[in-house]
Amino acid sequence: MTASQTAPDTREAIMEATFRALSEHGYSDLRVRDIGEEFEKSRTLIHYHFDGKHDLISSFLEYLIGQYESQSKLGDDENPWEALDGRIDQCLLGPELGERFDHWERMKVYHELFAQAQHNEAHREAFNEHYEVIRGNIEHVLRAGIERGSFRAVDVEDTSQFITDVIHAARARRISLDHDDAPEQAKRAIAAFVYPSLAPADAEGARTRRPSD
Amino acid sequence: MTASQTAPDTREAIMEATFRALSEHGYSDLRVRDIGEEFEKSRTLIHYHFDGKHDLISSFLEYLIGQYESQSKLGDDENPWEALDGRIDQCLLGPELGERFDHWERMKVYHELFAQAQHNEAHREAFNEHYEVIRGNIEHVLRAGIERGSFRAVDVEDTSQFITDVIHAARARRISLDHDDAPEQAKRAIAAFVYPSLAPADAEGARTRRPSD
DNA sequence: GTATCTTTACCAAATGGTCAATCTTATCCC
DNA sequence: GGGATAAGATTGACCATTTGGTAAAGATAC
Repeated sequence: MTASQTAPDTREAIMEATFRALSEHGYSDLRVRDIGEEFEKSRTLIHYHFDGKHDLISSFLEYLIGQYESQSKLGDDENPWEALDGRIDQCLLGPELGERFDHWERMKVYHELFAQAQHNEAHREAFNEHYEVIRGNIEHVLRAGIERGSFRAVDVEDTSQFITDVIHAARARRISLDHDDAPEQAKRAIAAFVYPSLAPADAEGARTRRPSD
Repeated sequence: MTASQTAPDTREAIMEATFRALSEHGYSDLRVRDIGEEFEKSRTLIHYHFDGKHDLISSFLEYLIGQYESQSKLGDDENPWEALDGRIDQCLLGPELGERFDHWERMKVYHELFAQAQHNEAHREAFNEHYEVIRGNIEHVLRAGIERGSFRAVDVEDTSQFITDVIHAARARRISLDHDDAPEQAKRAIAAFVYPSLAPADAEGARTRRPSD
């Protein structure tokens, strides 16, 4: 980060311009000029606020991940099945429909930078941390559900990892292959393949058990 | 394709040089010059055999996918459980260890171009076709197993799709996040979450049922 | 000799980045 | 309060280098 205590709005505006440019041109064809065009002020101002393209992209990654994580705070005092569904929906469909129309635009950019991470140690680390947060969120929901007796005592690590993987695959498929129904398919698949192992056999758990769909 | 009936070795050499360059520099930093450096002959020869960078990359994608698909022919007269395991292993670990040491190098390049597909209609189509082949292979194995009575009569489309997704997620995780154990985890997860729904309850199927691991 | 293949020298455009000049804003002294 | 002043923010002109691509001259095989 090239910090600049004053004018944080400008930095933020540059971040948003970067998002738009990245969204439109893709990472490999991203020129600083493209960002400049999405930015109301002068292009060279970018160079004043960031130490070159590399620093800009790194900062943007932090910004993108930070945004994603700050939006993914959910209350967890609900019915465990609903909590789990909620988390999965949020990952697959975005936050409460309506608020953010650009959820998939963000996802596209995220996904592209994610693939790019194989060539950048620092980015890889950032994504690893973030990935662990997402998986941890799901693990948390599972753990809470098990404590309540709504879920069977499965291996929360394996299960959360698996769900996270499926979510990521569906997103990748939707984005790279244009499979618009991939998220819905993934939801159904998780319900079909994962939920059974979560559902307890006893009546106690069945009481808070969600209807199959 | 910019066809050239003669000198197909040169074209192939360029494809391999492209692979190496892509592997080393990544798509976004790939210069025609980098390919030239991996290529024994002159750099400009590339421009003689291909109509510019774009055509070169497109041809390379065909080449890469073609290679992948030609290597993935397996006999299917084995035990269905072994056939399924074999297919999954092949996707996750590569063909019989030893032969191709660069399996993951190829995968990395594949994965990167895959992410890139969101920006290129033609590439997206190529990947869609290829994706369908991979999924179709698994569907085929499932269908054969069901006919033999080794598998329960599950929805082969949903199940194959799901397995394919999990495989892709594990590869992505291994490549982008450096999770070396992702493929093994995915194998275990498929065994834990998918195999149960495949295993028939009756003794007939159990006879050819694989031991859990 | 001629058609395919290969190389060398070269180029125009694109691109990340700099620099000095200008505009804004906060600070200080009276 | 008001003007001098310094510090930060912003701009437009400019540049060195990189990069994809070309044209014409050599090879090489048939």
